[in-house]
Amino acid sequence: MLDYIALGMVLDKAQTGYDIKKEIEMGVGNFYKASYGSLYPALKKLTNRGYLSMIEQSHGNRLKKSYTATELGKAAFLEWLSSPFDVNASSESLLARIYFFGELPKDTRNSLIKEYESYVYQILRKLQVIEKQLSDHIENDREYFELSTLYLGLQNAYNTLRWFSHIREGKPLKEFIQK
Amino acid sequence: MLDYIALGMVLDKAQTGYDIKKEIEMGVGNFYKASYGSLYPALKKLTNRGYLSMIEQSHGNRLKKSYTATELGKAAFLEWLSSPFDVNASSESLLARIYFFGELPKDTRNSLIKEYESYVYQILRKLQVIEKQLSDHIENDREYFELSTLYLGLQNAYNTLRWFSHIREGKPLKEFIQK
DNA sequence: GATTCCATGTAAATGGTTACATGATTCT
DNA sequence: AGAATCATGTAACCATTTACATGGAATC
Repeated sequence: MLDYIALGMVLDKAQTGYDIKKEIEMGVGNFYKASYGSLYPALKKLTNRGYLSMIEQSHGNRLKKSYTATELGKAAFLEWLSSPFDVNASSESLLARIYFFGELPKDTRNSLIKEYESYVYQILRKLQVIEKQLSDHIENDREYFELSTLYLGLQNAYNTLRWFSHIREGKPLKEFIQK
Repeated sequence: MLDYIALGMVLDKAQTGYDIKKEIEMGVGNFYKASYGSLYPALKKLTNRGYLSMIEQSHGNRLKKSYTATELGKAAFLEWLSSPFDVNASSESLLARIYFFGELPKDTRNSLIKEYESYVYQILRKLQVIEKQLSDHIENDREYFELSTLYLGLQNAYNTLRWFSHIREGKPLKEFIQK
């Protein structure tokens, strides 16, 4: 996933590995972390394979490597971004894709969001089934806390569904928050 | 983390690897997945190190290995469960611990939950700072979708805080859900 | 002058997944 | 009879973290 996130962050501007790390923290850092130990080798690999172009500069006495996506890199990125929903994908990779959805035409991204929605809806129904099986006989603390994480999952599923329809309709983001 | 989850699931009852996998799916499957490729070697390792005891049985013609936590295993589990909050811990490991919080005395778990709360509160404030920096100049789709994931993170943080105080006070779980 | 930030990287270890391999039992 | 479920495990692979290693530039 790091490969695509890095690509997405140098689509239109050249950045150093250090810059990219910063932007990852600010942007997707909420749900995805990258260390230098994974980032620098990834940038090297992507450059070797022709997905990134690299320019080495000497700012003062210091060496700096700036990366930009090549046409090949952009194409690979957009293919990843618009590829159909994969059941085995992590929720982090879904969120990472949505982070970059501004790069996709409205109809493409909206039909992808609808795929995501129906998937989260399936998850929600599975959680509801488990909840029905277990919620009626909470007899001790152990059972209470075991079930508690299920309820957080249920609430997160409801929120995610609300969020999907919110962003699909392009509603103002501030209106999404419900305290 | 798998080690501790497996231990927690055989604290009071003997289970096979297959059973444990099932219980992981039903219980913490919401936020944590384990494959046999990680589970079976983990059970073997925990047995070799004395954290689990194993009984091999022949049910009909089929071999079955049932695992239970030893006293050593229980002690290690409880130490993990009650260990002070670690900033570098993933949210999954926090949730996994809470799943088993019924095993802890009320005051221990409540002070741990309060630690978790203040940590999530810090995350919330960080997200709010980023939001303030970025929310006023959404000029195109790219910026809209980039920010959208931040708002989901904000909403999740609010929910998690509400959830913490909910379970700390032992309120009925059904009352937690806000659609 | 010290601290923080900018900047790059490697090596070893960790913690898994995926695919493969096997076969009995139970349900329909 | 066939499908689904129960049941165990290995080997190769993968992505990533952690710790290490270095040093210049800017700020206080």
